Order: sequence, then C-alpha cells, then structure tokens
Amino acid sequence: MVTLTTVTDSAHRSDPANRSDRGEQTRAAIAAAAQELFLERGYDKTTMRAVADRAGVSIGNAYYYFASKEHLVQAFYDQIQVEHAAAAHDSLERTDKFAERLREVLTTWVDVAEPFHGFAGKFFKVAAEPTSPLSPFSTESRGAREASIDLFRRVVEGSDLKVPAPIRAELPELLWLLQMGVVLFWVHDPSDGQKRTRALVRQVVPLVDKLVRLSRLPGMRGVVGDVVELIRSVRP
Amino acid sequence: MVTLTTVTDSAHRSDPANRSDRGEQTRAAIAAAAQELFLERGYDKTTMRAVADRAGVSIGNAYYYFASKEHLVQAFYDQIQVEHAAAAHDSLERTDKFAERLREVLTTWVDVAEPFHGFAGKFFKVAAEPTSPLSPFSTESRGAREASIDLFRRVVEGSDLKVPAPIRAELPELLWLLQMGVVLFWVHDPSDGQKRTRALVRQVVPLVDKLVRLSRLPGMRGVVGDVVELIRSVRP
DNA sequence: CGCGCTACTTGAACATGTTCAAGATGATCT
DNA sequence: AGATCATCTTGAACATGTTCAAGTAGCGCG
Repeated sequence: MVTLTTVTDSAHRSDPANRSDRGEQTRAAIAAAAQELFLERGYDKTTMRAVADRAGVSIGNAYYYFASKEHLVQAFYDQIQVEHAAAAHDSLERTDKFAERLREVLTTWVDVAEPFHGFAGKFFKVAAEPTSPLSPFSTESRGAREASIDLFRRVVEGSDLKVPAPIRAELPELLWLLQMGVVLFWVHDPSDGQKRTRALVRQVVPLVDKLVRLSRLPGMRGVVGDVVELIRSVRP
Repeated sequence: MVTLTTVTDSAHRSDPANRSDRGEQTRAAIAAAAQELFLERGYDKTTMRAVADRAGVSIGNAYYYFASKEHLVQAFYDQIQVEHAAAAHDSLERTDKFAERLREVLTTWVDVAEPFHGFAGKFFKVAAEPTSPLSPFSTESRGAREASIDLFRRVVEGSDLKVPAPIRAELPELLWLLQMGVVLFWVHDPSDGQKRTRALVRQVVPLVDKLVRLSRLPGMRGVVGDVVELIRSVRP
C-alpha cells in the first residue's frame, strides 16, 4: 500500500484570525479516505457513501468539501504533479545532457504514476472532458500545468542544449505536450509495469533530441519558424 | 435540425430464415430517438427514460439493444465517419496536390462534425476511456479506424507526393494520428463555428507538407527512419 | 391444435451520485 | 451571558443509469 500524503497545504495562515482549520482537517480526511478506497477498489466501486463512512463524516459533508466525485481525483492529479517535481528534482542535479535530463523527467513520471495506473482510465476519462476543471488545458488546472511546464523549463535551461532563442522559449511547452502524449499512451498501455510506455520514452527522447538539434540547420529555419508560429497561434 | 440516417446496415441478410427484422427496426428507432434528443438537449439532459419514451418502447427494451447510455453515442461515431468518407470522396476527385487533399479531408471533417460539437465533450469523454469500446484505439472501433486510415491512404496515393516507400507506407497512419490531434483540439475549441480549429488546419497542413517533403533530404534519412521505427514499435 | 423455443418486451426495483432544508458549533460582539 | 453570524454537518429525498424476473409474440414441429 502506498503512503499518501495529502497535498492540501495548510499554509495560507494569512486569513484574519484563521478559522476553518477544523474544515481543512475534515477535507483532508475525506481526500485521504477517497484515495485509499480508489486504490483498494478502483474508481467505480468506490461509492461516495463509502468515502464518507471511512472519513467518518456524513455524505452531505463530503459534498460540502468536494463538489462531485470527480473532484476527488483532483487530489491525485496534484499529488502526482508534486511527487513528480520532487523526484525529478534529484535527477536533474545529476547531468546537464539534454537527452538524459528529458529521459529522466519522463521516466520519473512513469515511476511516480505507476501506483495509479489501475484506475488511470477513469482518471483520464474525467480529465478528458473539456469542460472539466480537471482537464489539463483548463484554467482551473493552470497551476499544475504551469508547474509542470516549469519543470521542463528547468530541463532545458540546465542543459547543454544550444538552440535558437525562439525555440528555446517554446520548448518547455512543447515538451509538456510531449509529456501529455506520453500520458495518453500510458493510459492506454496494458503492459506489465507499463513497459511499453517506458520503451516509448527511451525511443522518443533521442529522436526529440536529434530533432531539436537539427533545428539549427539553415534549411530548417523556415520549418522551425512555422512550428513556433503554430504553437503561438494555437495557445488560447 | 439535422437529418440523421442511422448507420445500422440492414445488410447481413445471410442468417438462415432471417428473423430479427422487427428487432432491427426497434433498434433503429431507439438510436434515432437518442440522436434527436442528444441534439436537442445534450447528453446529460437526455435520460434513458426520455429516449425510450420517444422511441415508443420501454426502458428495459432500450437496454436490450444498447448495453448502456454510452453505447448510444456510438451511432454518432459511426455516422460522422461515414459522412466524412462520403464528403471527402468528392473533394479528393478535384485535385492531386497532397497539401490540398489533406486540407480538404481535415476541413471536411470539421464541417461534418460541426452539428455535434455541442456535446462533443461528452462524446469525447466516453471515447477517451481506454477500456471503452468507443476508444479510437480499441479493437471494437477497429472498423471505423481502418476506414479512416484508408481515407488518408487515398489522400496519399492519389497525390503527387514523392517520398521514400517506408514513409509512404506509414504516412496514412501518421495522418490519422494528426486527425486525432485535430479532434482533440476541436473538442476543446470554444470558438464560433470552430474557427480556431479551421485555422489550425490551415496552418498545420502546409507545415506537414513541408516536413514530409523534407524527408527526402539526405540529412533527414536517419530521423525519418527513427520516426518510422518508433511508430512501428508503438503499434500494439 | 398444442408444445416448445427463441426473440423480444415490460416496468418495478435497485444502486448510487447529488441536492437541500434544517440543524449544530463555535467565534465575536455587546 | 445572550445574540448574531458564518461555518460546518446531517441524512432523508431525489434523479437517473442499470438490472432482472416475469411476461408476450411469433414460428416451426409433431
């Protein structure tokens, strides 16, 4: 069983005469109960009643803190993000080779996310709906997204990679998209320990490395400009 | 209101002493009722009871023909596929320029799918779950997927495009993936008439065209080989 | 005709996500 | 202390997807 630390930072101690500490604890208890149950039985077989029971609160109370059952998976989303950033941090200390840094960050994600692969389908399903606050493109998940893009910014900036400035600027976002692609593949990957996703990462990283470096060739400039322009125009 | 023709082919007349014609009709009636209601009120506000009512059957009967509410959206999936193929067929007669052919096929899809954009989110959500038979990667939807890839095969084969054989062979599947990307963007595109998706297509097509043609350059061979290899290994 | 069989049809019953009106708690003010 | 107010907390009630045991319809066979 995986030990789960809740992400709820009890850090905004700035409200005047901070109440709602009781509230935070209840919220955390509910989130923790949900995470346990999701891991034990999966998303579908976890009922809101069971979550409320295990957290020792009423069902209505669960809804006071989480607008819907789907909102309960947000905790995973956040947690994976936080754990990933922490785990990746270490490996990023170890090398300045772009390809290695990228590979580390991507495989680390697969490691961190592994315990959740079982119900990742449901997880993903929720995130896939455009109107969902969990969508990786939504404004609500902007924080997590930015944090993730920052991670890739560090991958680029701490590396030996020499590329034209405009590409360098867009690269973190492009790599984040690559990560989204990896996630997509991962979700659909039924292999043991997500072997195939890991293989994908091992194969795709050198390719990306090669492509990015090729962007310095004179003949590539036009194409690269187009790509950068495309990304720009596509951003909301 | 869009006229909806059901996809149910009453074509397998090969069963001995074919009964189940009554059944086919009921099935079609239910699918039609569902489609009307989905378009009128969207997915969520359409209840199974309402579908059964409009189709003039009992709710249990609706479940006799469709295993779940989600299965009712399969009809859309199929229908868009069929309409797209038909609509694209015409434009493919008109030109042999690769870029134009590709652009036509992609924009035609946006045209065909437009009426469904309203609840495409739900549609997509369903399709996004890996275990769902509606997933574009699932074995169940293999038929539709193959048909779609065939369409891109025709885009390539009827075109003036000159590229190395291995790429030519992989291109249809790659273009299908591109289409999936467009769909992903489209689903998240809140703009009027999906303007932004159309803009994306206009921008991305020349880029793809350029990239594919670049693949003939000697310096590119290695990269292209890698890409082809990647696709191969990733296919289940 | 009556029997049996398969294909179909029914709606009540069930499971579970969600809402809501009513109440409990505790801090702050007078 | 008592009043007031925001913040929780409750569980019954509701909505809706889904199941299922019981029926009905038509068809072929003896």
